[in-house]
Amino acid sequence: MTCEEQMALMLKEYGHRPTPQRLMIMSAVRHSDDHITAAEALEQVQESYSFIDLSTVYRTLDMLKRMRLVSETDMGSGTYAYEWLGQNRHHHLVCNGCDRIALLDDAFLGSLGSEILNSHGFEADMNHIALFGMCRDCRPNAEEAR
Amino acid sequence: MTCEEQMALMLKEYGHRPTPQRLMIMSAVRHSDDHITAAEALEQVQESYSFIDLSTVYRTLDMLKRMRLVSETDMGSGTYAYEWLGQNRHHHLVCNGCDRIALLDDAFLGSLGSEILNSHGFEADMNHIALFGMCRDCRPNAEEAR
DNA sequence: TCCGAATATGCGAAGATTCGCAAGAGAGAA
DNA sequence: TTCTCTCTTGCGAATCTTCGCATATTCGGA
Repeated sequence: MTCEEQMALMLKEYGHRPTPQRLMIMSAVRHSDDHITAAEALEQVQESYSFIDLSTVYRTLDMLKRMRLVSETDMGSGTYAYEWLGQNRHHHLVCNGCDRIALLDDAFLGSLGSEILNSHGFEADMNHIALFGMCRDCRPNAEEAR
Repeated sequence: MTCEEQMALMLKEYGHRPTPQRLMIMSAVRHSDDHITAAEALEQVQESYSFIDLSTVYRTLDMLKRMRLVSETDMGSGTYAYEWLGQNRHHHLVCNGCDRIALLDDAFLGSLGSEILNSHGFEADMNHIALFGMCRDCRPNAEEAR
């Protein structure tokens, strides 16, 4: 089964239609090495289909986010970055000083999800959490509360 | 010491100037019962000083966020809500189904911060985390992957 | 294959937030 | 007090994201 067929199947399973636009957008995100913005995804899809609209990209990314296939990360300064969630579930440590992003293994959040479910009846989506703070390099000269 | 003097002092401690605009904005957030948006804060300040600009509100809120005096919560649909962080440090459980927000006691995240510091040298800001997911009421009829 | 209902898309416009810059206000030194 | 330097503000414009709607597409059933 090709990559594309696989993605079409995933969409159908969730009751979504596998339109060409969606498949192209999914492909762009999936084959991007790291985070990709909506504008970058648009640009990439436009190479093969120039009539695609930015709002379609946003809508598709939002759908994929709900399907837990991609993660959305607030990059600060009002832009979002999207990333394909493969098998390697992980979380992000976003440095307020240098904006660099480190990965945090899922193990750290391990039991938190079930604890919250038990106590609050709330099923937290622990798939892709972003924690903000200061990294090792920025901490010494911490003027974060500038 | 009045509430206002106290706030002026906090600003000075961080090397910020206690301008009238800032004090009014801080007061609006602090005395708001729950979350408040930038536009609402603007409106409130305008009652006593109508020349205030929205961008000043945003800039002040951003500063307060960095000072850890207010929290910023993504309310979905591209708007943010701000809340004064008193002594009661807590976190948020945001339901993807009904958008309601429940509070999560700080104890749940307890040791996570120090674990991350030890292993990654990253000082995570555990002051105000938002976890997304499905609440008890929405989970049964979960069409979240709509 | 054709039809009808539901879903998606493109487009234009609106909403929210951020940015750049020139003018204004605050803080400390003389 | 006055001078200067720096920090803030207001304004306008730009950017990113979302929304509404008419048109186009998809899918299942006849």
